[in-house]
Amino acid sequence: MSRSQVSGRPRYAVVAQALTEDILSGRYPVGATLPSEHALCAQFDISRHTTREALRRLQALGLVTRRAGVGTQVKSDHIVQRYVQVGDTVSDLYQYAKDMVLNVLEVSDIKADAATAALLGSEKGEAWSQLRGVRAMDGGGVPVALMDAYIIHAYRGVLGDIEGAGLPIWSLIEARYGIVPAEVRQQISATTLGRNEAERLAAREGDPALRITRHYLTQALDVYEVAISLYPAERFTYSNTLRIEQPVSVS
Amino acid sequence: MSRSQVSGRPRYAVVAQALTEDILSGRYPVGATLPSEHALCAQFDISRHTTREALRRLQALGLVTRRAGVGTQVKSDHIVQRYVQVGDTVSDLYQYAKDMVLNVLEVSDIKADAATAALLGSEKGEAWSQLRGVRAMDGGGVPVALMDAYIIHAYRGVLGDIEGAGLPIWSLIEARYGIVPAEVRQQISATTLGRNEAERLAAREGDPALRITRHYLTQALDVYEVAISLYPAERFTYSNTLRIEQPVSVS
DNA sequence: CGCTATTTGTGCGTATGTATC
DNA sequence: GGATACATACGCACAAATAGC
Repeated sequence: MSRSQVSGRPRYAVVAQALTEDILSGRYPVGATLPSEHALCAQFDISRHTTREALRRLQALGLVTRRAGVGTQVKSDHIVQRYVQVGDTVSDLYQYAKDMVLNVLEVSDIKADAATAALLGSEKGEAWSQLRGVRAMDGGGVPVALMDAYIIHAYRGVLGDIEGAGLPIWSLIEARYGIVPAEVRQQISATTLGRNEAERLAAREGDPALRITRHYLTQALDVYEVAISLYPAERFTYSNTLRIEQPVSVS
Repeated sequence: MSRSQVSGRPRYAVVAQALTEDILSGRYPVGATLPSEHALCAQFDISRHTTREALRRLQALGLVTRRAGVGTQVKSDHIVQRYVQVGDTVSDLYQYAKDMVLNVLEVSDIKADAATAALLGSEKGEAWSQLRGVRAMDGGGVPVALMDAYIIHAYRGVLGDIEGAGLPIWSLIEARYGIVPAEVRQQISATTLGRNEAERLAAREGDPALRITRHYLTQALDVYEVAISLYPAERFTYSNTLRIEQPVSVS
């Protein structure tokens, strides 16, 4: 390192910073290919090792993707300040469901009509299985939530695993088919209980309730499970925590 | 690589996998120090480069930390499947608030009594400023939310910036004091509107509503702002998306 | 289709700097 | 100061993936 260490900072950091600025400023727009490692070595007069360390930083920042035979391409022109959800992650949902038991009330096979397809975010006419059930604390007693779940036909095999299982449906699908959700979309809204719902939840008609709809998507962003849960207000609060993810520094 | 490529997998991957299993199985418990790079080179008969690449993977998985002069220490004995919140991050809240205007109804300085301190997650007797307001779409018209905000005394200077600002309070604090939330805790529950609330929201008493409480915390995990918003059900749905963060594979 | 050129990936050797005990 | 461990940096060679002819 005695060779030409001028500034106090590592050379790969200097290079990473320079490239980052070039990307943020638009000199290398999204979609563009950065100079090859070889070219960068020449440009900055550094070894391939150092070049790669610099590019590794850009990769960690989510600015570029790298592929053998293709090159280093700009993926994003801004550094996302990433908030990582640390509470209520999917694994926490798992914890939560462990103390609950799902009692199945009704199962049926359906073909999605227009309204259902819109709800599920799928194609009209697709085959799904529908399940209605009640979640309650393990010991029994007061029901906590009413649940409406839709499972795409290919995974209907889990239906038999559900009754009494203290596990969320997506994890049953994972266990049986090895499918892990790549993305989970969640909508939360307030509503009031209708007569039927109140009855099944041992609550009063008109009571406020939280409706949580979750869409589980595959890597290809196809919806394969939808779960709609209805929680009487006093029995459930949704909470989560966002923590800023310290970005990998280029400097 | 012709030198001794037996399996189809990279050697660093084999080593990373082996070390990962040793950590997960408890052979290297949390807090323990892994063998030095030199020792691992000898143990697996690989070069220092390859060793470092393997350790880099463990680092990326959050399993170990590395420090010069100390060594490689086990930080965690389980791989967290990290879900990154891609929608409704703090920057999205910013977008959302841009189209809204906050009309201040009332401002007062308070000292937290026991109940308030519990709500705010702070010490009893601490000095806060309280603000009540209504959020409405820019053009005016129907109010969207009733808001109750608490700002710690040190940042009360932003109170003057709030009226009519199309910005969330935390961003006003950032602009004036340079404080960025390191963590945001959020609770969502369902409720019904009381008479006063309904009146100020131009809604009907007893209508369902979403109550969102957000605690904004500093790096030191001190609460410096709390915002409680009340949204009539039909005017607002909370939605977010969790995306799995592709973990760096060791295999 | 195979061939070639390009680009990144994997792997080794070596030397020196810096942090820690 | 000395010993140890990781960090930074140079060099080289070959493998694998990709694109284009």
